[in-house]
Amino acid sequence: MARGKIQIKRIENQTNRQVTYSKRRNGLFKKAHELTVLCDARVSIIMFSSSNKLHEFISPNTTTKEIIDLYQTVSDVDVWSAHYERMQETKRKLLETNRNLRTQIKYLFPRLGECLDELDIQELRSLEEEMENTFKLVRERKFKSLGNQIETTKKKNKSQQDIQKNLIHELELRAEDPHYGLVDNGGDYDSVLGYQLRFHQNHHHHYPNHALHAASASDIITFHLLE
Amino acid sequence: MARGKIQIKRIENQTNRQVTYSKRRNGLFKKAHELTVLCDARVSIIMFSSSNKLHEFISPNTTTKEIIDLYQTVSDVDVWSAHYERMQETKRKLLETNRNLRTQIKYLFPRLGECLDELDIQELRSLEEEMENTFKLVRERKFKSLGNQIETTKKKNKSQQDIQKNLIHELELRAEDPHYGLVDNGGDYDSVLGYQLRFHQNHHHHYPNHALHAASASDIITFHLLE
DNA sequence: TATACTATTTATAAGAC
DNA sequence: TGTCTTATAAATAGTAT
Repeated sequence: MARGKIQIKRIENQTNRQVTYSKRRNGLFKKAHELTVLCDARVSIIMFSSSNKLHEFISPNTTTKEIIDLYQTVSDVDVWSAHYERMQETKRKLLETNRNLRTQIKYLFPRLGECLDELDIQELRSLEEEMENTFKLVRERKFKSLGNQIETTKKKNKSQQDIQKNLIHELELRAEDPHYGLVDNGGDYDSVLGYQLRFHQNHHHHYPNHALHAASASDIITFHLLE
Repeated sequence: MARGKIQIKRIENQTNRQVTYSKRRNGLFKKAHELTVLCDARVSIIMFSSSNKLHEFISPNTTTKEIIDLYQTVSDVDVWSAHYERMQETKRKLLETNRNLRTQIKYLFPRLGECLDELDIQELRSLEEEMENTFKLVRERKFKSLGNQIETTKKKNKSQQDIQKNLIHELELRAEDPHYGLVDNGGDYDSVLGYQLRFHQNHHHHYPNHALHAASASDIITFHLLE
């Protein structure tokens, strides 16, 4: 019997405290479970007794890991372990290094003029050659990109030719058979759809591939030179 | 008033569910707080409502991070693995980018380190200028050449489109006038052809744009390298 | 949303087993 | 540790504000 108002303060008696912990823990978990079911919520309870015993509750439709995962995503609270923080630091350093390298690339070229005071003719020639190679690389990449453009246009040409052939074929069929494609509505519609579908798939097969190809080529360039 | 036994099953009424969630959440947190104080325990509650709103309770004498850290230590659940793996992947990618950038620098200026001290500023400047001019020339010539190719293909495209239009016009005329050349086809195929044409033009509008976009991206790269 | 009211249902403290 | 019991404190569903 709960005789008298319960005071919310630490239960000094070790045994009573332990018993109350056990009872109230069950009560808490029960409440949590009811909340889960009644309100379609996900609840995670992690608790440690004064003697550091672990007890946990987790809603049946999820896992503690999931909840914690979500928790760190949603909240701004830093729940990471030291390990993770170290990784964050590593990531930060790598990003900084990358930034520095990019800055170097940007500024190395202009600085050539300032730094190369004592280059003799031989070294100059080899440097020239190497720079030419570099230019070639850039040029080739660009050529590849433009080549893709041409390829795409050519493919488009090809497809247009196909359409033309179909149109001509259409005309020919009508010329041969005046009833072709006319009266029967039911069957007609199906064939129309069928044709449209094929047509559509055809396009899907050709253009996106090339578009993607061109895009990935330029992506590579962007990645290497600009990123 | 709690009229009748409460059924522990999902409250279908959206409003009631929300209200109950709010009330019971407070109740749960209150219980958790009482448990904390009465039994000298540490409690962490993380919960998400059905609308994915986050609510949490944490005992005053600790932090959620501490509880989760302890939880992972005591239980065998590796709470961090997913994030750890994500971080590893990020790190791997950054390192790769890093490598690429370094390679780039080495490739672009392989002899820079060797020649740095012996370069003549005059020679270098003229060299630089010359190389820039040369590269510009090549680039322009190449671009012009490729541009011609594209133009030619586009013209071919255009003329093919004209032919197509004529063919379609042909079909339309026959559709409108049964006595024109052939027989009435009921109009069904006209719409089909109309659709095909629109469809095709649609493609015309989209993919070449992407290709051009890719090309201009590589132009930007060239610009950066030369500047 | 939250807060107040109130008839009921629940939780639970203390004790006994 | 649980698990009854039981008197009493708390929680809360439905409602209104």
